[in-house]
Amino acid sequence: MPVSDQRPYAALHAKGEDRRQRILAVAARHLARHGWRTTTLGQIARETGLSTAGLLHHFQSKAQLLHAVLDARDAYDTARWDPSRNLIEQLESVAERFREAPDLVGMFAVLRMENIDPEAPLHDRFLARYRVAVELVAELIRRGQDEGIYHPDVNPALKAMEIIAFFNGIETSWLLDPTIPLDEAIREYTASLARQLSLPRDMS
Amino acid sequence: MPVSDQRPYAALHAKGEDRRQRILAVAARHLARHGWRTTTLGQIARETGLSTAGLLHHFQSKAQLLHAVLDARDAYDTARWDPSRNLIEQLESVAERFREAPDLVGMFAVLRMENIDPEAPLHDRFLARYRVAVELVAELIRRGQDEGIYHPDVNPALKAMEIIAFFNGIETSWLLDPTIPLDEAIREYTASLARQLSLPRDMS
DNA sequence: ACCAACCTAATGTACATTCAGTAGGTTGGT
DNA sequence: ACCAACCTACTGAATGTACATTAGGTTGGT
Repeated sequence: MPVSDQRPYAALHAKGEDRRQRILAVAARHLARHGWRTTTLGQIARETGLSTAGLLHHFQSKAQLLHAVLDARDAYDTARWDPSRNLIEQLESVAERFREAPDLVGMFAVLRMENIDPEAPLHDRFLARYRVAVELVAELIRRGQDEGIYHPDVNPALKAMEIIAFFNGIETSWLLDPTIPLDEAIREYTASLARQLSLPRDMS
Repeated sequence: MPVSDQRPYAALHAKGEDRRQRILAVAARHLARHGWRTTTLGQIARETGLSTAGLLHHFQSKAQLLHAVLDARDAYDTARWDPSRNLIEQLESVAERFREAPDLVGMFAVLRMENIDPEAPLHDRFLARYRVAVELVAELIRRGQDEGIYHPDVNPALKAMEIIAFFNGIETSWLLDPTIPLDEAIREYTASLARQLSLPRDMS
């Protein structure tokens, strides 16, 4: 059970649970735009139609609210992970996710940057997550190689790092400049990736 | 002349100028780790051996100090841009820069994230810089195509976006986890990039 | 009657910025 | 060589503001 579920009441009351969800959504949006430090409880509260104290009835502290939003993103990702898909299919679904839940996606990217310092409260959480992501992608590459459909010369760990880097990077670009052709950029990349992976490279 | 050069005195006094430079270096390191909001003038001042008020003698406000550090990074980048190099050479020099001035590089990435919001004070500066970077890379690709050494099928604008995304992304990964093999990852990427660009693609 | 769901009004803290002052250096006139 | 006027380079102590958090209530559903 995630830390953030330590609320003082059971979720029996529909109204409270509803409000809780609204708070989470508003918080995600604000965190995506302003990050953790700059976002104030007052802003989130006002936008949810509450006083600051009212908000703190649902989440005992700002820190706990943060964890709750992160747990929501984790849950979202877990729900959307389909192990039966291959690498390329998996990657192509990322673009959908960008559009489906831009706040959750953006929030994650912003908070990751805010927690780069080893002393930062969420540093370990983001570091662990990064490594899991790389390992997951590397594993998909290895699977393809074992099945004989991907080129064996590719270094799975290195290529996985590259893939994660591209997606984090294009995400950043898109957050900064939402007018860029996100879909095309992703398709272009996955296409050239598929080319690298699938065939013996006779050139160079 | 950059905004941040509007200091109240000419730079005739060596001691003051020296202190100024030290403040900038300390500030860059702090900004790279903690970002703008979380960094306090007190921290920078203490580490430079000054009181907060003493620091504000050199830079009239926190905002002006920020701009001064950014100007320093711009100057650094401009000094290192060599238009005679081709795309791949240019990209390979990025890794050097990571190691040569990690604080400046990291600071930039952190601040970019902090200014994703269109209302953020530095948003326009970072957006403009992003677009220039993409255009610069796209132009290098076009040049290679015109010279007949790069494959004409590659869409320069799209590929440039991808390249920028990869570098921003691998930078983020490296900041989060300095143990990753940065050089190898970059070499791996530039190598496969060179392969894509240089030869007719007969496969698929 | 009880408890979730709020509220208003403190409280305390962390900052950036301002203020008034001190010490030492530089400069131009004599 | 001297000195008055004016700098730069600071300092410690306010000042003001923006928050997070707490305390102590009220209300309405069950």
